[in-house]
Amino acid sequence: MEPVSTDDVTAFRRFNRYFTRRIGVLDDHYLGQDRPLGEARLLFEIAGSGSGVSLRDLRGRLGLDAGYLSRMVKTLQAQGMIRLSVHPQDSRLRTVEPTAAGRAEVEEQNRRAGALASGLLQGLTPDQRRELTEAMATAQRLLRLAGITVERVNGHAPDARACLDAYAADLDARFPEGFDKSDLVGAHEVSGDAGAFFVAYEEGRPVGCGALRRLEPGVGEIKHVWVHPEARRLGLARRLLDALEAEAAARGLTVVRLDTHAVLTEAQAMYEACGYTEIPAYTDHVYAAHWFEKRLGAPAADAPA
Amino acid sequence: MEPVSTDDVTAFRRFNRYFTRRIGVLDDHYLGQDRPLGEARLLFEIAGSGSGVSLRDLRGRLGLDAGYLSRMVKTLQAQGMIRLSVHPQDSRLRTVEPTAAGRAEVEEQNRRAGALASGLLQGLTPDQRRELTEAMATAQRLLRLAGITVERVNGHAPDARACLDAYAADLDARFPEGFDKSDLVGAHEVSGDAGAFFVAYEEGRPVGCGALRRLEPGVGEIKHVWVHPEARRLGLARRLLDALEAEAAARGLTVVRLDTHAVLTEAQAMYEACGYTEIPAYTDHVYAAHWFEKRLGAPAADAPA
DNA sequence: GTTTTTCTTTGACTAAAGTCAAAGAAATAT
DNA sequence: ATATTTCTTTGACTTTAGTCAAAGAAAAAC
Repeated sequence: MEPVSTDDVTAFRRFNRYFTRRIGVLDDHYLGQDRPLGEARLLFEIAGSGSGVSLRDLRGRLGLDAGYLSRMVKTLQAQGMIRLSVHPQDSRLRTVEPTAAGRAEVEEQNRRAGALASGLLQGLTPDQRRELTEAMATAQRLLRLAGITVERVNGHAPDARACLDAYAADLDARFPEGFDKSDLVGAHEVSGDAGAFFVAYEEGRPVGCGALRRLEPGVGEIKHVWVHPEARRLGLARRLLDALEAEAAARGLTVVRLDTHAVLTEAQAMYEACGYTEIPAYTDHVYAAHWFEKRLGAPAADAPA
Repeated sequence: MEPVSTDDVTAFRRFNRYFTRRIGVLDDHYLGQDRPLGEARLLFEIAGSGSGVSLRDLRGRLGLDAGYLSRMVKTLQAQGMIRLSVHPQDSRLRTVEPTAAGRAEVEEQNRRAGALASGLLQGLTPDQRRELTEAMATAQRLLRLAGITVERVNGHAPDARACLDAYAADLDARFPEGFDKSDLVGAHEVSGDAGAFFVAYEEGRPVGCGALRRLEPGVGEIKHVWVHPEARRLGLARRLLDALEAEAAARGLTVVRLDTHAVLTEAQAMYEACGYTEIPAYTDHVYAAHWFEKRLGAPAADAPA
């Protein structure tokens, strides 16, 4: 929506250039050592992904040509760094896992890279290190957030159902009384005129969702706002909420409501921070302990004057 | 001195990995386009350094083999991207400069990279963009600072004299009455028993200096603390001051003094922040308007309890 | 006024990185 | 049951990246 200022772009690019030149290159250089970079990266990826990855996965992750990968795998195997086996489910696939020697080499690489980083940080006082760590965490958080897209999908879509399953499992673990999957909205309730379903994607993987459903004329209900554990604390829930509210406004709804469970205190705080106010119960939903409402259309309080 | 915590190293490396994977790779990939990466980088470097660089400079900056560089230059020239000429002063050297076509190509690359960055930042609100820009600026500042080393050099060393020359030119421009180079300390005053001279290096280039000189028994004087304009606001002056104070303490001095000019208000603020207190004039130096002193040996006030 | 050093070019390489297509084996779709 | 698709391997390449040494020309050192 808002145009990006040239200053922001310039600052971003300047950091980009500086960082890759100063740090990125160094890391890559040390990663290699006695081994072609491609092989080193491959071994690192294999050792990094627990026990057993399929060649197909590796191909996707590293974006390699099938033939090229096959050959590199062969040389790593010949050197005793990895073990190859046929995939138990699908015998077209090969599964590859690191041997003890392979793991040891990656460990050694990590040790070296750590020493390098340590040497660099040595030049800073503990306070400055803390400042650097914080700045990097902030930058990483915002870069991740910038890369996440929120898309409207059909309620029947596999990604939508996968998110809802994860959401249900999450709640089942957090609610003292558990959570029953049958309480999820049906796919038809969030499709077409009845409602909408949004999925957040990070690098192709679904990492969050949210549903909107028509409650009564002019009033919508927001349900199942969920963020993958690994994508939390990025500000993604707000993005989902924004998307749902925009959708509601586009449908001519003037009010959105929602309910939450007593244990979800962070969620309650977020709703309040986003302009929701607590209202009396509008459902007798078993899990609901708090009910919120927000009037749409009015510009947000923090809009520029 | 202080050991680096594993947490800091881990956070650093995590950011490192994330950033190079997410951003660095992208940028490199787009930089290339229809041209080998090496050539693209070379053209970028040539176009970026105003009009006319010697091959020798390029070789140093990009760390390339002479033969390899020569060949790449030849192909770029054949494509009409650059122009080669003999260096006016030294006819062993070749000077290379971009043609209009070369400049246009680099412009186009920049436009593309800018569009990429812009597209990425689009996913953030203006507030978040500002936050990201600030975090990156902080990270870059600290990374630069971490890479700068402060080394003791002989007062006669070329780097020392180069810094003092730049310092004198700097003061000459800032003092209303100008500054005369003959007021610099002599090399012998900051060598051996008489004193010490420190130079700060960033990637091999001197970017700051500071001198210590014996004033009277037990008392030292700090002089000529200077930081290159492009290395300011990093906290480097404090690092230099620390080094000078440590050297003074190691020599058994208990007090260090210094004087400053009336116009150098930031310097005065820094000295105060570093534990210096204003004292009566101890010299009748023409440029001096404020005199400071610090007692050494006592732990700093901000030391952990 | 030599000798030595510096700088570039050229030839002759090597290793790494990557591409493309054919082919065989296994799973899926029809 | 047959056709189609998916996945890996292999052979046969090409391009990039990079190294090393020899040689010629000019500058700097002695």
